[in-house]
Amino acid sequence: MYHYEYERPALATDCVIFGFDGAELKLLLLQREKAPFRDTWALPGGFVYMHETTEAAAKRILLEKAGIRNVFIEQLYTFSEIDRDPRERIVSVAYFALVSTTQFRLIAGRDTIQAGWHPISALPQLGFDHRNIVSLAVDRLRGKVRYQPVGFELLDEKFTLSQLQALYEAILQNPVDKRNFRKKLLGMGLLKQLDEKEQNVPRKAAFYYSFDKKAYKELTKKGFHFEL
Amino acid sequence: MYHYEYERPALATDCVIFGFDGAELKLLLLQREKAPFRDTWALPGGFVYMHETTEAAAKRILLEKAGIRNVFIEQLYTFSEIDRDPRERIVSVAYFALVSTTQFRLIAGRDTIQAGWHPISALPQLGFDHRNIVSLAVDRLRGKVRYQPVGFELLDEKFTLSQLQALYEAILQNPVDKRNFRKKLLGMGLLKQLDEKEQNVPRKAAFYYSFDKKAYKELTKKGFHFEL
DNA sequence: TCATCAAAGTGTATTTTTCACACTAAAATT
DNA sequence: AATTTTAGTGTGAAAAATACACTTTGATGA
Repeated sequence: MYHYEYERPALATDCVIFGFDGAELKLLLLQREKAPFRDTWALPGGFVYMHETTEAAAKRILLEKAGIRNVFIEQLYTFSEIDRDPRERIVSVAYFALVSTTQFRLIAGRDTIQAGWHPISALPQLGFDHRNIVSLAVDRLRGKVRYQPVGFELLDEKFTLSQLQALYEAILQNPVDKRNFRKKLLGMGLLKQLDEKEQNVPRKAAFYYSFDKKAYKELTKKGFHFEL
Repeated sequence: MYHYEYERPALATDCVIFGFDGAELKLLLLQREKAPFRDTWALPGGFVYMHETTEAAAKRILLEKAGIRNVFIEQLYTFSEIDRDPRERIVSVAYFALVSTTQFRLIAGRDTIQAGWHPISALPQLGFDHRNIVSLAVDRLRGKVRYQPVGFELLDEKFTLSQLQALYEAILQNPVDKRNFRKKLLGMGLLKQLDEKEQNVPRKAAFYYSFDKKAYKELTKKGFHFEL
């Protein structure tokens, strides 16, 4: 019958969690309480149990280690370099998640000194091969955001067009023309204008919008392709 | 110190190998000699050894099971459904490869009855969750081919513009205007026209071209983005 | 050798999309 | 009442995408 090697790599998952605070794209990192890489920042991660899929493991870790649940999550890449973990051979299936920073109060779970948001433009040193993982995740997000309406996952349920524009500018790292941006986005028919405006802002108050998932599904069925 | 579950999933890899015969997009499948799924067609696959990365394992399997070496290969996705293999828990890191069908004489490796190219429009029943894997690979190829010059990997070193066009039509499943296609492709400056034409064809002979990898790298550095 | 067949190769006009650009309106603050 | 700050809005020019048809060439076979 079948033969396989007696020894097996351990299987783990690491999560790249993106957030947006209105100005900058941020990453959720944990400061490690234990060796290896004690005191160093790293991605939330952990082993995949025998009875769960890698995606279930990633979701569990999001919750256990950062108190985050019910967010956009997608598989990123599987990292399998032999020495990526100094303890033993660990293959890691990395996921990335998109979160509204305002939506969760961060918790520091087991074995972590603190949890914190770090701007991707100024990350601390990271343990393991997490710099590589992050770098791939950022590339992927930059690519994805242009042809899939995932940016909304980083904002609150309701948002102004200016917030949305600031988000795209932060991710794509280049300025966007206000009028052209609004024309294109509104033209797609994916945004519902709400009967509600900003409150108590020292300027003209902007209307809130929300992303119309139903309309998106309908349009997609008809062959519509989102593209920024 | 660290604790992990005593039992670990086995780690394997499966390879989706695309080929193109001038008219249709094809998939390399192996007919299994042993249970489970005896006599059924399936993707070439195998376990990942303790001392090799998943990519190295995929390349080894390409060679051992199909006699294919030195081709374009890229990680596709990691499949981890609990029951995807009836024997035991096996997590599989899937890869996809692009091959010129004329370049290799297929071999049937250990435990396989035969190896064969199957048009993606008429695949046989597949074992395990390989139908899912293939389906994701096809989607990925369709997406990728539009914004990365990977199509060339499916053709011989030298090819005619008509062959290239036929390839894109086969992958994208829609007809392309000859003049516009040539205008765009040649305009990119990625194709070198060779001093050589087709021989013994019962019609006007077409020039051969080759993909200019060096030019592509140069252009990419300057911010060029391939897009069909 | 002449006619036939099949695909190679080539340019222009139209439509669509993208891009650049500047002022008035509204809400809070002083 | 004046100031500050961002919201909201349209047009014209440039670039890109699309639609479209005939002549050339090489082998085949009558």
